[in-house]
Amino acid sequence: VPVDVEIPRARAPRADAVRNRAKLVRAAREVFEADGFVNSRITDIAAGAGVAHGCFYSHFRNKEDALAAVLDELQEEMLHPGPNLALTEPNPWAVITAANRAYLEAYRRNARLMALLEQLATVDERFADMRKQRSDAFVTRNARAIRRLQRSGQADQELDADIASLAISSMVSRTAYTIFVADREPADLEPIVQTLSRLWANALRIPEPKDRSADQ
Amino acid sequence: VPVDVEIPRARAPRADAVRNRAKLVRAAREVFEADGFVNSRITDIAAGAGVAHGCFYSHFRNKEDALAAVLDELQEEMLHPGPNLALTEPNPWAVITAANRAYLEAYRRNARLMALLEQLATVDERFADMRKQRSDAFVTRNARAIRRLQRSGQADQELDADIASLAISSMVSRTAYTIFVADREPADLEPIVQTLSRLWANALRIPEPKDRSADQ
Amino acid sequence: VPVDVEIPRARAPRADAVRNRAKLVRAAREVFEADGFVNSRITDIAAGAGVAHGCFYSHFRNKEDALAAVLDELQEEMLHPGPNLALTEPNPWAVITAANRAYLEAYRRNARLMALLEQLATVDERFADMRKQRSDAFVTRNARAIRRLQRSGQADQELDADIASLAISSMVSRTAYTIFVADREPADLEPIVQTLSRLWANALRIPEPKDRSADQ
Amino acid sequence: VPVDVEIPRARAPRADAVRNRAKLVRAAREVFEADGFVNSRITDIAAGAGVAHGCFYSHFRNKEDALAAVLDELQEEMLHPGPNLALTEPNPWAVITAANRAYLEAYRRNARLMALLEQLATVDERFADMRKQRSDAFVTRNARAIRRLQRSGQADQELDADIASLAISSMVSRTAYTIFVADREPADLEPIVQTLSRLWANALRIPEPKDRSADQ
DNA sequence: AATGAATGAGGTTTCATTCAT
DNA sequence: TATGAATGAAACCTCATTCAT
Repeated sequence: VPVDVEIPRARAPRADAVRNRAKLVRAAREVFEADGFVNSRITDIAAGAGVAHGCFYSHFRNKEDALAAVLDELQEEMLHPGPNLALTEPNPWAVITAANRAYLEAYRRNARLMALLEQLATVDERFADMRKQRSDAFVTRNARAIRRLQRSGQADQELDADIASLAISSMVSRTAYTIFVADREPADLEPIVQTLSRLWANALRIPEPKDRSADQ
Repeated sequence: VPVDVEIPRARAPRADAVRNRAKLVRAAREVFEADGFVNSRITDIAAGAGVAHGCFYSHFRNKEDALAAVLDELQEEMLHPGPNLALTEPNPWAVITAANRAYLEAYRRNARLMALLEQLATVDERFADMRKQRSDAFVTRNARAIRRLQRSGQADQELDADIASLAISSMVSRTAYTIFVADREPADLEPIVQTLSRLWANALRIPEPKDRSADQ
Repeated sequence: VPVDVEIPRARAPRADAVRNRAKLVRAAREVFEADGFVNSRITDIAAGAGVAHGCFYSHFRNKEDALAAVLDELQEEMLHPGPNLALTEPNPWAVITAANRAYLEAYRRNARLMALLEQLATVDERFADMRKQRSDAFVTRNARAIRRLQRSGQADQELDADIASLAISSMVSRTAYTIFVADREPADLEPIVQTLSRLWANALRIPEPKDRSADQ
Repeated sequence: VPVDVEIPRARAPRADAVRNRAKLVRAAREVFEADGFVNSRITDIAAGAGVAHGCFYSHFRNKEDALAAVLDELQEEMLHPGPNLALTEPNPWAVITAANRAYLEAYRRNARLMALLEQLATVDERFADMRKQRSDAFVTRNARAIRRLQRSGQADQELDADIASLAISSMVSRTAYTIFVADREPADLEPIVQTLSRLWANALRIPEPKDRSADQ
């Protein structure tokens, strides 16, 4: 009979330890966002958390470790929300528009974090891999959708579906990056949503629906 | 008899100075590509150029200065990657294809440096500005071209030309980045050129020419 | 029952920190005296104190800071070299003699440091200011005493008290400098004390007391 | 028969060499006065003279050499003028006042240079010696005068003439230094002349002349 | 666990002096 | 001689990490 064995943890962490760890993670996020990972200093993180130098090392081995903790806390925030309309909605233009709107809104909410991830990917292999996996999943899914549309005669059959998927993902994500991170212009989202969606549909030559109201 | 009057320039730089500066720029590029900007050491640059420590400081005030010199060389090539066909070539598809091919080839040649610039832009305001200026120039030029096509009825008139220009630039540059930097896959360029160009033309609804051979 | 309430101070500095700081100040003084400020090296100070490089920077921001600490110790001694007899001793000649003796003895003890301060004052604004403040305080105090004596008819009433005070201070301090720093002659102090005091009293025309034994 | 032999100089200096040397000396003086000898840089001297680095080394072996050249040019400026009244004027008060006035006026004219010499004396043995010799000559001469007055009953016979001479010289020179260099106050000289002279005469107990107009 | 002082490797920068042109 | 680039010794300072309290 299998028995539920309580895995003996060394000891319940002290209350102040828990508090300090939380303070350090919060401070680390702020410092990373402000200075970038590369230029951040452990000194600043400890100071921001209001604890001593050495305390940092009670919780993390080094800066990378702290970063991992920051990202752990942010997993949820990073997921794109947005309903999957692809299956229920027969009008591709509407699906595309809704997806783009959801993506841009999520990006705007997490702009600083996205900037951080972008930076990390250029600096640390580990995060480059992480980004690549997310991106690959996205691109692969879209490539499948494109092939489906090509088969049903609703998309330009001369396009290489994989490359096209990558290109269109790039278009949307890089535009979002430029607007929200590089420019920091808190512009009206809707024209951007409309333009990106129209370009996307045009690019694949997806036939325009009669009823334009469905786009919304 | 006309007389050649020498305009008194500040004085021609000495031959060895020119040589050393060139050697330093070359070495700097190599070191930056290998170690990244942050982890690079001036010592290594000087050693790579085969000159003394202080010689570096005869030519540059600091590492940022040296990087600027390296990037100056890059700028030229990436801003004007190919011949300007726009004026002589009546077929937009051919222009787009040629431009994309030239851009991708230039990107491939400078992939590691482009990655570096990308990284720096996320870390240092100064380089973010530099990238933004380059990008803005590109986007503005394309937006003008799009408006011209819209007026002559050769492009989708419902598109916002500025946003569309940004989006399409993003598509090309980010795709190049993914392929050459993130993936590092030295794939066959031609399918990518063709797909990007077709997506671009489609996206703007530029009418396809009768004679397809012109695309090449 | 009264309760001893501990006032929460910023936290007592650690014992080793106090010890190291003291060692650094002592070493700094030795190095400054031996090499002068300009030619001194932080490395040597740290080595002399038997601590690591960086430890210096835990206590001082830079060399100037360390010097300030060294001079703080000096200030105390040079400003209040002896007991204040002015209030208890009715005979001005005795007061003057005692003050001069105390000053010269203090100067002799700190001759090399005084030389250093002299040097720095000619080179660095900051130390010129420091010396000026010390000197001004001294001169102002003496000017007050001179006016008091003038009012009570015990000093030459035709003298400008401020200028006279400056002149007499200059006489004493510069004589000390010449003897202990420029000449480095470790002469018998007493004749100098007597002569300076007599000149001082004469200069102000302070009436000589009947009982000469009081001068000692 | 003695023959005048022309000592064969290597070659007459070129005209531009002479000019450059002069420019360098002038620039060196300016830099020394502005930055002090210790903090001055050869770079700045060459730049100030409008010549190249290396040109400095065509004329001087190092900074000390340049300083010697600066001082050579200034020998005349350094001499104290002032008529020697001691022999012709029977009234010591008048002699003292005239000497002090001449000294202070000369000091004021050469204040920056005096500051420079002061600084150099604290830094370089060579200049300390130079200053000491000048000072010693002065002090010795005054001591002789004091002894003469003591013998003729016109000065306090209890004073040590050598020490008194040093002290009084110190009083005057240091007061001048404070006023013209440390304070930089371009005050009215006359009260200072009067006060110093009165203190001086008082200090030695030189009997006041009946006719006060002779002081001027 | 928390503290913060101590450590020390390692980079940047300055500038007097040399030297090829 | 003049030029100014090249040299390289030498010093400063930072900051991740360790460790005694």
